[in-house]
Amino acid sequence: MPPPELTVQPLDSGATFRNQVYRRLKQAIIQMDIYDHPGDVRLDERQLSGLLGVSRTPIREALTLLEQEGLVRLEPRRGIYIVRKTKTEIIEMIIAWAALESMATRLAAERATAEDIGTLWDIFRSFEEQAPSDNIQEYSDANIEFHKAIIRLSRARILETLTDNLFIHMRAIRKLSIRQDNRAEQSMHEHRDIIRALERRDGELAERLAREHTLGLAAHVERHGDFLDWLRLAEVRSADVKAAFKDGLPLM
Amino acid sequence: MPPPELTVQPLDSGATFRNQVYRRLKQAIIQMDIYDHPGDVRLDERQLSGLLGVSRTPIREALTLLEQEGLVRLEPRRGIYIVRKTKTEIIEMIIAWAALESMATRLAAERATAEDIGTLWDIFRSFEEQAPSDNIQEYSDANIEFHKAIIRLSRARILETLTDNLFIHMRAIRKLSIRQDNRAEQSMHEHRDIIRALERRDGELAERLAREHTLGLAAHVERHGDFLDWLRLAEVRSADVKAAFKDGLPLM
DNA sequence: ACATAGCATTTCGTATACCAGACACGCAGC
DNA sequence: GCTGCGTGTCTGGTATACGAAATGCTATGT
Repeated sequence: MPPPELTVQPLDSGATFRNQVYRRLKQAIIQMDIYDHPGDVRLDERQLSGLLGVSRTPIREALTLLEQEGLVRLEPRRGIYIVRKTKTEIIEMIIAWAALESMATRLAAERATAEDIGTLWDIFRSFEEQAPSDNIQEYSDANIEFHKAIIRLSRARILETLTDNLFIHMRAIRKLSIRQDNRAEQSMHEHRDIIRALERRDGELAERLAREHTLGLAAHVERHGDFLDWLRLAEVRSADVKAAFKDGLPLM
Repeated sequence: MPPPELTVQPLDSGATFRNQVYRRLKQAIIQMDIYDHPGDVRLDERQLSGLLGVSRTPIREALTLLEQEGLVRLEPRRGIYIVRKTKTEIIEMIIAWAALESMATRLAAERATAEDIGTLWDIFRSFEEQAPSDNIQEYSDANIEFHKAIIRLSRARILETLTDNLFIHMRAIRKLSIRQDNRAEQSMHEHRDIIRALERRDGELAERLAREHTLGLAAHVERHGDFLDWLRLAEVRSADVKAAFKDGLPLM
């Protein structure tokens, strides 16, 4: 009989102020949905310092991290601004995502257990129940969750890390509702086909389907994502943007 | 006659101490070839502070960046260590690289001009002249340069950024010489085929070739990259490692 | 009224001082 | 000889103070 394994927690490590601030700010930035409001959003170190109850030092280090992730932009002696990605950047990110996820899907076809693949069906069903028209937020989250699940099955940490960073910025197109031309339904069918290919262990096919699925989104944004660049113009009045949205702008 | 354009430099922006330190340290870490020496390499904030002539603050911020890039590891109240990637991590990185580059190659087939593709031949030729056995360093650099060139042709900045970060860590396997089983020659043939596919604008084929080429490297490391994990054990004496290298260890 | 020079303010960048955890060493007790 | 405890030192984490650049305001002169 082997001796009982003693596994202990790493204790805290990582609970430093810097990391706490980093997580908080990241979450806050993601939640605040900058893409709903035109005009630049500016952060103030001192204000944050008072707000979070820590000195500027850990805050600056956290902001340094967020800058590298592309969430904020530090302009010396000018201010710290939350970054808004351009349409082109978003499309490039989706393309990179497509590359990484299709590779992950190929790996998943080799490595995932049958049980693992079963969990995809669970996610798929819960996804199916969502009415995409209302609750875009939850629909989008569930969608991302599905993709994350597949990538997890690849058992390649790097792919997870890299795509996670990309997914963060996908909040920009969350509003690209599926209403338009049955994108929701088609998307669902494609998800289903991918799972089936995985079940058949057809890595080649699964990879191709995953790539085409995500590249499809890229093309969709290419066609209907112009609003992303409008928002960059601070001159645009909020009302104008809202009107444009009401016109039934697409999305994901 | 149009008025003379007045274009001024952004002046300094980015010349902050933090960024300078960041670049210096990054360069230093990459150059020092940690994979040649077993045992952990530790950095000392105060020492660096004296060495570079700036205070600890910008140094810490630079180190924060390097940590996120995976070059160093900050252990609270323990020390700062240069990170050595494990064999598994290296392989995962190569896989991610394969994913991104194959996608880039597909894009290049659509977007690159004939002239652009011509430059690939230039790189290819200068690469061909290198004797891989001696001068592993330069051979490896030229190899990376070729891949970077292709990715550049995709005109997708994100792909460049992401792969650049991955390439940094490829220095770990630089020593995996090509001597073994004609890898150098085969690699060259594959490069040539990729360029030809690009010339024919066969994106599908170019993508596949690029992927298989790089995944081939991953498989190669899988077979011959065990030394990467040996190095992590500080107990291993340097002499032992060097002996192992002399045995004709593979690489890239 | 308007342009401008000077000053005050704001904001980030950097330096410095202090804090607390982790380790190493040495001594005491068994 | 081993174990446990305590102290001193080293190290990174945090707070605070200072500095310089950019901006905005105001007063002044025309």
